[in-house]
Amino acid sequence: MSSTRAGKNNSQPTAEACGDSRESRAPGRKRCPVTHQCILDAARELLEEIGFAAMTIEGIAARAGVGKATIYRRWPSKAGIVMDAFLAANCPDARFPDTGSVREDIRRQIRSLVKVMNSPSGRTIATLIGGGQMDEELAEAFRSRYLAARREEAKRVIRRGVESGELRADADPEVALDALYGPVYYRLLVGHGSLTPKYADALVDLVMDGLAA
Amino acid sequence: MSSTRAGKNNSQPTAEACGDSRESRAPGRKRCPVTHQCILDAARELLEEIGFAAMTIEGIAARAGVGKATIYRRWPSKAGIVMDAFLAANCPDARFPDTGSVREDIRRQIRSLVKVMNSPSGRTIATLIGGGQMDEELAEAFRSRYLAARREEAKRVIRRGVESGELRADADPEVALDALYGPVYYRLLVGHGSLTPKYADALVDLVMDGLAA
Amino acid sequence: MSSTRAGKNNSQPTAEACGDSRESRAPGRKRCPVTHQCILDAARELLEEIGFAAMTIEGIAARAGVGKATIYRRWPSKAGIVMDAFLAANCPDARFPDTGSVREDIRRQIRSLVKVMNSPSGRTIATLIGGGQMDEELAEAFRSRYLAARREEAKRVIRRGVESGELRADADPEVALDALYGPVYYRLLVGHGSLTPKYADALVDLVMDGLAA
Amino acid sequence: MSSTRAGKNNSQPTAEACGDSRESRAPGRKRCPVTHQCILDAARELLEEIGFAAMTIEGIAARAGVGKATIYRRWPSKAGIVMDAFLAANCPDARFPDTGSVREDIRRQIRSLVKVMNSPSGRTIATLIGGGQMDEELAEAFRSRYLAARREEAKRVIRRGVESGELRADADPEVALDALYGPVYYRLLVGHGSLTPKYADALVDLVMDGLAA
DNA sequence: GTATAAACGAGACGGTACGTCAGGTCTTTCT
DNA sequence: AGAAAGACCTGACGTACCGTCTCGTTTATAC
Repeated sequence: MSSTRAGKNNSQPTAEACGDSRESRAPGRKRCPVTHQCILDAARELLEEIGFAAMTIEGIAARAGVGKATIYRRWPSKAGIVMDAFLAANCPDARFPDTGSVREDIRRQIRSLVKVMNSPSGRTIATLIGGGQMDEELAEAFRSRYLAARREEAKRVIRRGVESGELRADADPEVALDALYGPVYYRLLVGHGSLTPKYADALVDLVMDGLAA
Repeated sequence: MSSTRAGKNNSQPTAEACGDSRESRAPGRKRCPVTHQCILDAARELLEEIGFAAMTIEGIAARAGVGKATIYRRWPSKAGIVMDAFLAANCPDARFPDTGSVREDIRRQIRSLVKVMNSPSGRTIATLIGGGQMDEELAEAFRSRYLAARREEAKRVIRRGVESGELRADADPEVALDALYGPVYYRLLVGHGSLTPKYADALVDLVMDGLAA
Repeated sequence: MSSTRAGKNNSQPTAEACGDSRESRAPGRKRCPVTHQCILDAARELLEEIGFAAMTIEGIAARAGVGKATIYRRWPSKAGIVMDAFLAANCPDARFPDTGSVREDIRRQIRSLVKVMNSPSGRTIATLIGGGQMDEELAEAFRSRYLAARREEAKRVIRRGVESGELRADADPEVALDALYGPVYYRLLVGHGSLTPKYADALVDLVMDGLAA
Repeated sequence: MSSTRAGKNNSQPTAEACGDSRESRAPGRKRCPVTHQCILDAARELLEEIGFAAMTIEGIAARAGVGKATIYRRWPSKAGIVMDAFLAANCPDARFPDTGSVREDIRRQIRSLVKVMNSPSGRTIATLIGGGQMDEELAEAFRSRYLAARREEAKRVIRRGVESGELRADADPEVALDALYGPVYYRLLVGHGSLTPKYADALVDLVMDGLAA
């Protein structure tokens, strides 16, 4: 439990710069960034340990050593906290390789995705999508704050393949992406089969054959 | 609200045959099948109206006009009730056409699936898979009681295509199925794009091109 | 802490008669009288220990080993519980002596009242009247369930004195009672002077002189 | 609502005299007397509107347009504020008449007291005494800052009656005062009867008969 | 028939968590 | 240094459900 705090919050952030434009600024105590991080840490830990549904605000507050009201002041819903916690821990990622062969780039990307899906992060993603079924706010946050950038990056790769003539000219990138990613998420969420590198390869071969010029 | 009951349960099950082997049989009142149906109806309605997570056993009991204990006596968990309710309403389905062309059979099937996914049943399926992320029991029930038969049927079609030479001999039916169904479930669950007949066609064309001999 | 309970409530009240008229009876489990008593005991203890204002429903529930909802199901307010608790512990009381002399009867009664007011019961009464300033429900309960019977009894004594000629014929019993009891409650509540037997005697002498024929 | 302030406290005390001797003086901003009055006004209004128990420091601060800390800096407890607020509004009072007849002086005084008790001030007094049951500080403040002077004045009248021979020589002023005031406070606090001029007269007659020489 | 036994609607029960509110303290910025 | 604003931890509020447990009644065999 890395984020347990002693009790009293004597953090005193020691004058973090806050390069503020010289326009008054509202009075009042600032929100403590240490507290913020403690809450996110607690949320992430609980998400991995017991899952989205079993988490409680009370539990997050207790583990973070924080009052419930402090959480409610900062986030409107459990989904919000969890999304922030997930993103804070999973941002640095998504870089596509560029080997010259689009098929090879994508194979490596899907293999890497499969590996992530088998890690705790994968369970978290599944939990977030699951939670999104009853919480449109969470679903939207997941799409716009996690998925969008990754899809954009992947679409660029598909377009690169089309331009280089490696992929057929009439390929629809949206459909192509779904054909590649959809099956991985499908197995992640439904659990009817395992996510192995072999599966990644077979999937990529099948879809890329369909996409090839 | 079709299942609302007057209050008192005056069902008197009218001697349902139950062709049982003539070996003693325990005494005591039998479980009323009308009650059973009322609970399933109430559960299905609530599932569509407010979703799996927001449902409560208490709410189901109230709407069904039934005591909570009656529900706990019959099902061990919310997941169980909901799965039974879903299956009772969605069994008659899954028949594949047989047009002579496997690609055409599959196109029709995926189009039909897309249509289902856009109906309330689609939301229910999404809700069930979503609930399955925090309830392995529900996930397992969904796989074995809903999905398995459908995948088996679809696999038969793929194999038929392989045998007829329409599809390449080394095609892995499991991967093929995921490539076809995965993207549809992906869009259903993540909601980043709409499920249209056009999408179904583009998807089937892409995957079947990859599968073609 | 006399009322602490082991945990599970296995009381089973053993079929108390309930000589009920034969008119249906509401369904459902009956409210456990043991639980009832535990709550009252806890409330009375807390009232004496920390006072009405500092008491919390949560605290009562915890000490009684009872869920909060159980309390809210039975009483609408803290005042109600406390009043019931007070009455359950303080009912057997109020008997006036009958020495032949009304003045002597009253002296003994006021002396006895003064003694009560110096005991924990006195503090409880003060707390109840104090609480009644912000809770009309509590005030009304105190008047009708505690005070009324005592005043009625005392009024009877005054009337007896009038009839016997010991007291003047035009004495208003209500005013007489207030003149006797008011000062005692005044000191109890305001605390500007002590409540001693000597004070009781002086008070009774003064008022009875005013009342004498 | 006379004391509501726009929000920002732009009072700028306009050089209140503060005839201070020019001897050093502590540094820093002076406590704004306007702020002080705003808080007392807010407290008094709330006391009359919702009573002592329902009042909150937060509510007083909000209505006064003042920070909570400003209140905590000046008063140690809710009781303190309320007492100050009450006294600020109710000081000018207590003058006894002098008609030559002590009985008549007292009758007028009790009649006047009864009238006050029927006004909002009466409810406030009841509230203060009620609050004093759980807050000895408040009780003590009420006795020393409100009651003491009034009792002193009344005692003087009693003594005057003794000296003039109108009252019996062995009358104990403390008991006499309680016999006169006690019943009024009793009805005020318990509410079992109304406080009318007629009641005042009957009470004074009864007690003064007991006190008469 | 008459036990015996289970199912049933109702609802009490000890709990846990909800989201809100106020308490009293502390920090920040402005005056 | 005082004041307004507001973050912060604490803890109680009253409500909603949880899953279990009586209640008294209604059906069913089994003796």
